[in-house]
Amino acid sequence: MFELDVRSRKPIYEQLMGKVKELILHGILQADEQLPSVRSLSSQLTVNPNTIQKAYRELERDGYIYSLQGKGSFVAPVRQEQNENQKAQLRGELLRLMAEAVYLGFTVAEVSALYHEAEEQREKGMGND
Amino acid sequence: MFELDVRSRKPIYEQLMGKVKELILHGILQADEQLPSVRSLSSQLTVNPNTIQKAYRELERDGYIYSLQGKGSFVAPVRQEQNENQKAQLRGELLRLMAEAVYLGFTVAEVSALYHEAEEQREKGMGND
DNA sequence: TAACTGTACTACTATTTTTAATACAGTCGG
DNA sequence: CCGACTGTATTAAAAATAGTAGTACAGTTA
Repeated sequence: MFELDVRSRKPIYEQLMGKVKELILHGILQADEQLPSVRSLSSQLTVNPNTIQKAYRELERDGYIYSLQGKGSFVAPVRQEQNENQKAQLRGELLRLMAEAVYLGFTVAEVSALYHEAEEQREKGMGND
Repeated sequence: MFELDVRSRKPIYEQLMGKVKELILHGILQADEQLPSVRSLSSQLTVNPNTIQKAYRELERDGYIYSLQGKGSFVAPVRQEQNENQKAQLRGELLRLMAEAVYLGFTVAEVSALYHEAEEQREKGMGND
């Protein structure tokens, strides 16, 4: 399900977070869908269970998944009301990148195009049920 | 000129990179303007010269400044033709954040508003000559 | 030549990441 | 209730990476 590069300078748990997050953002993994267990992923990727757990713990802290003891880890549904923290943080990151975009000569149209590109990728992903 | 927080968990050289980059992006530091020398900044901030140099080296790698041995370090002008690498990389980062924005329910209008916010901050900075 | 500039190299220290070995606790099917 | 699965916590150690320091070298300019 996931493929990692053990010789990358990026930590394994960060790589895993990225992969999971990407699948969620793109709609491949859907709300309340169950993720591989800590131990199964651990043996499948031949990394220590603690490394998997660290990735899952941080994904949970960031609001992308939730874990139930004894049951498993699942994709968190988007709570329009609650995730103001996530939105505020993303707004900050976006503003920083926008300053860079303006500096490098991106137009607002180009930026909007990127938004729509992301939108389409998501719709495509959600189609495969 | 720069103020750093030595007790931050963020490395000093990254903090410095951020400060310099911000001043450049916001138009406070302009093209070909000379930056403080490695050693003067080093003594001013009471950090090792290598730390400053590391920040400068990475800023140069990223295309934000250029250094001439024996002369100094300067703000790199934006070369519309040449910096396709920078633009391509930024496009990738933006696309990734856009996926997150779409997921969290940002509209294209909100995203555009952030672009214009960055634009205004820049104009404000360039006014102070 | 003197005093400035950036650069390179090596080495030590600190921090982060990963692994390991256990142990505990909740869920579920037979 | 038992066995096999889930997640969680703790402690320790090893390994890898990152950060900093000290020193020496090299180009520029007045």
